Amino acid sequence: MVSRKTKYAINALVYLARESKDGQPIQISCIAEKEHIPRKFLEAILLQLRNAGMLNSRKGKLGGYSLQKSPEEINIADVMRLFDGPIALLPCVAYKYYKRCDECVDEGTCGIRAVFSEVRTETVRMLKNATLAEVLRRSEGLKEISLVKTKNKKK
Amino acid sequence: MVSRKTKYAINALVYLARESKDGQPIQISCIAEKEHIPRKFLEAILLQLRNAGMLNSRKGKLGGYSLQKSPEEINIADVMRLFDGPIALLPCVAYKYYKRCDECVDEGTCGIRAVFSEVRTETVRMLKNATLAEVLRRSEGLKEISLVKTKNKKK
DNA sequence: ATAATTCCTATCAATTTAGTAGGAGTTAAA
DNA sequence: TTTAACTCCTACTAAATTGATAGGAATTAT
Repeated sequence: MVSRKTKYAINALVYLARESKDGQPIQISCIAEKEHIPRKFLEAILLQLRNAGMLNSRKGKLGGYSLQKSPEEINIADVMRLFDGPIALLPCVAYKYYKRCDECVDEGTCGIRAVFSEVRTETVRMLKNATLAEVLRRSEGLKEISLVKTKNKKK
Repeated sequence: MVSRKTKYAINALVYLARESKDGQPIQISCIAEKEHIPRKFLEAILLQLRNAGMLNSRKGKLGGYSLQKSPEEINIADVMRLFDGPIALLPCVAYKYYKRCDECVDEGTCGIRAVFSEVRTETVRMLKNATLAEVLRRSEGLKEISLVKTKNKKK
């Protein structure tokens, strides 16, 4: 499972991608309220996203956060890695956090490893494609579908 | 990441599938030694696998564990669910452990959910296909490849 | 009987998670 | 130039989870 931190981070980023088209900074407390995230907790999360180069911040009155990169350039894989570490389910198939399995006898002929390697490759591919822009597109698509459904019900 | 418990469980099951063709029980201490798993810890793991219907046990002298189902019928997805719970990365896309996201406004139009739903579907598909028999087949395949490689090196 | 095994309950230390608290530093505007 | 509204930063904490260990009861082949 993804941690709450990661989930909050993704929600905050999607919120920023949707609400701040002009690049105007949006305040922590605003995001916290709209996305139901504890304010102080979100504070730390946004700071980390800024330090990772995904967000810009402006201090002082009228300060806040805005996207540093375009919504096409920010993807869920990177956010997950930032907060939860490796996406791989075994250390020995991780890409950016590789570590040998302590108890493993021969990594090269490990059938379990082969399975988890495939899972990792596919998962990373999907999560890399899941940019903020893509998430918004999907959300729009789903809204249309639900609109059609309610229309049909009224008939 | 998968827990150590799950990793140990998979290794123990693969060991049993490979070494106990005749269905003769194999002792905890034997598996523990060969697979580098703390004995007492493995004890609890095997018990849980038995209670889940994957293993048979025989008590007393010459007792031990054997597979209850065929290696084609035991898959990694089920083992992971047994020890680590849901395979899904978000509670709201879990199949056997579904739970609404506390902070979610509208599940039906959530773009994030759509992404993680796809990831879950693909992951479960791969892990369901990863039966003990399949893991052994892959392992054999890898052994052949590494044999060819060493042959070529010698030339 | 006894030796070797599984079965079962309880306990524990370390780590991770999901926050909270308090205040220093910065900036726009009155 | 004061002040209100922000971000930035460090430290702390309670609860849950993980990865075990300890000790002995129950069972079975010899």
